[in-house]
Amino acid sequence: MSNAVGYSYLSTLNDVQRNAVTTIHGPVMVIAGPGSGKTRVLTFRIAHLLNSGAHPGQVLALTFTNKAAREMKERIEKVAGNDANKVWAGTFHSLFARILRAEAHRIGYPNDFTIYDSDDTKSVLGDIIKSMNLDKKVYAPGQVRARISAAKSNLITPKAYAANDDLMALDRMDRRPLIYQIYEKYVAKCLRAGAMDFDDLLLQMYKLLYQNPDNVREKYQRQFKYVLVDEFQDTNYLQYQIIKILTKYQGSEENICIVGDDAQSIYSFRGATIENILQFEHDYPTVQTFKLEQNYRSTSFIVEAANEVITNNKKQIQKKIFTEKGDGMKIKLIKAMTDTEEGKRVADTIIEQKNRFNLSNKDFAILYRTNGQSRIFEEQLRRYNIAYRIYGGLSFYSRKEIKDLVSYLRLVVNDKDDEALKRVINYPKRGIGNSTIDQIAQMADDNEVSMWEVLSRIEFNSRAAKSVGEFVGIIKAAKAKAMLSNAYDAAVYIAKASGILSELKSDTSLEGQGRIENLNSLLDGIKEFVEDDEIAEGETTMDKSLAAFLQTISLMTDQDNDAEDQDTVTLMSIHAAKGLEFKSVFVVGLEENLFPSYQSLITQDQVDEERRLFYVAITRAEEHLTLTYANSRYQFGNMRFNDPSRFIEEIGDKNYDPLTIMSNKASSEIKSNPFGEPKLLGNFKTKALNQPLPTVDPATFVANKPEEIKVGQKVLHLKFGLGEVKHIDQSMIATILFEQLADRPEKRIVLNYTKLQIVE
DNA sequence: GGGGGCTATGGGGGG
DNA sequence: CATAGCCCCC
Repeated sequence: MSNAVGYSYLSTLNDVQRNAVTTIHGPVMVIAGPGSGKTRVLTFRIAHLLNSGAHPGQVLALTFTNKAAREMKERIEKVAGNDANKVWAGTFHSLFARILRAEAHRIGYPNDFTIYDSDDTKSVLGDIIKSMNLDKKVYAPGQVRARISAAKSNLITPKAYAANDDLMALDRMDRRPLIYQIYEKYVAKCLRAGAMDFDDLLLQMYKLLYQNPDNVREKYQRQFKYVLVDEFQDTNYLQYQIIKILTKYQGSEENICIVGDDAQSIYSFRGATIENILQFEHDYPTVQTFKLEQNYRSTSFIVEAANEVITNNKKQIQKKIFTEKGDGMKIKLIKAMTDTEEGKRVADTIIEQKNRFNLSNKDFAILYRTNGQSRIFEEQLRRYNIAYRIYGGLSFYSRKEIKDLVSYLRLVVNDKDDEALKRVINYPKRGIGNSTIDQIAQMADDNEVSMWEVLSRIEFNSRAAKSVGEFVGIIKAAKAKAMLSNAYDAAVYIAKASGILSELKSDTSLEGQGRIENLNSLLDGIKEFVEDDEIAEGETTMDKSLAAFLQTISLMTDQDNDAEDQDTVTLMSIHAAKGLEFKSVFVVGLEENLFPSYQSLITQDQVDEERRLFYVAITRAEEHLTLTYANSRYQFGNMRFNDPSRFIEEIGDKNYDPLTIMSNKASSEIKSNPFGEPKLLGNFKTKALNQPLPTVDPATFVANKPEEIKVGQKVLHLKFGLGEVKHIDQSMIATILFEQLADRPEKRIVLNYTKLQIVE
């Protein structure tokens, strides 16, 4: 083994960093504060492994986000050159998906399995819940999904779930005692559809290694001699078990390096557990630990603020982050009356800072708690002609027109994919309605086959028979085409043959044109994929099939495309911003019920996690940090008043720009709610305070017949209160002015559907 | 049985 | 504000 000191890149590291990089034998744990050079340590470590004789294909580097993976790959390339793209660096989900695409047949799945996204999952669960005649309100698919996801993340099978007293008691308390049955049916249905959800990418990987068909476990244990895990604090139990199988076995060198920071643990909602860090020291007793405490990113007031905030969390690994970058600027606080004003003031401040500090757009980030907050900032930035880019939110691949074509592609690749089939069987409209679809689904269920099998085998007598035949023909032709050509040619064929293209072209509206553009950029993306000539490690042929393409896109979320080097302001959720840094950062929407989120206010643990999220947010800033909040904002369609976030106080006055405190923080002590009513505590059903719900007593309410309603009458509506009928058109649609509705008093009411009581 | 239009409902973060 | 569900009409 070569002597590390000879490598020039090592001289750019501090002592602790260097030790973390050069300790390449045995388990290593790096506790890395924000801005402490964590990514440098990881990438230099990989470079160092390669320089010390490791083959790039032996290195497995696991991250959580595509962004982090991409950045890591780029940086490895800088240090290690071309070998970089042979390193197995990527997200847990994408790397495991890649392995499963080679191995899934060993555990009963097709190698061309479909990846179900959360919409698919919810739709499957919805069907199951319906078929069991359960109430969709009680068994909300989203919540059922969360329970199942948690079970999978903790390696609890449906059987084990049913046998687990705690889980069952909890479900009984929630009046959802049958979740275990839904879970069981869901697993069976996915298997039958040849589909894996996001949790399955981990779970089936675990199964593959655990059940060890054809000694596949040894194969990967041997291959991945060096394992690195980024953001280890965000791993869940299942992920940790997989890591353990890969690195802890008879004769293992246990060359595993985990990097993490307990203070930045922000993913417990998807099962991440801080226990893993504690357990790690127990499972790998020879572990060598390195603490990176020097922050190279931010100036002093920012670092101090972060330190102060985090002391409010009792449970944490002791460390003191420090910086030598000087005091820098104090933190600004902006109080706005409304969410619109908040957007405007942020845009103003960006312009001001650009001029004063000679910054460009790309130096700025606006970070928010929920993606829904982005709209207002977009509008304001557009007004000032400031280029921006939004990450996350409704991603490209979740647009309707994209999902439609992708569903066709999915069905062509895997005809057992019932979710895809249901989406496209009657799109574009070809006369196959719900009852026919229900019938097919029922038959498929009864015979435990896929819907496609029902379609392609059974003659239909119904009116829809001809249309069904047509549909089957389209898909069969497309399947044949896909066998013979690459993904791009196949996709173009399907876009035409399915009728999607002509359907979209017939819509000449502005949105319609946008949809065609989107569809074209999907096709461009496929073309790019086909023409990309980079070959991944472990693959002997270039896989340009539709199946390969579908797999890559199903794991993408943010617009992962190009535009990296453009000069744009970044708008993203705080979760998405983890690991990134900007000269000037705005953390916006600092209000109780928003940040911390109203859903987090129930337990201390959840508030603590929100606080860690805040910690992550403010430590993204290098030189300028601005916190903003609004007295009132539109939330869920209503004006809401929230108090300033508790986090604002926790930073400590000495870190604030005193001018901004005087004008903002002090005045915020005046209660923001002009009505003096109790503040909204996390119940989104509560109506806005300046617009109290009209009270109509249902007990005394007597509805009149629709034909009795006449123009000019005063009428009562159960929800909207008192109104005056302004107009009734031929189709019995009445325009009624409801005096108690402040924002949009005029409503168009279909008389036949609505109960109205004539008052005078 | 299928299509269109209205209303009611629910609403976090990400792979 | 988007989607699901419902109702009427064809």
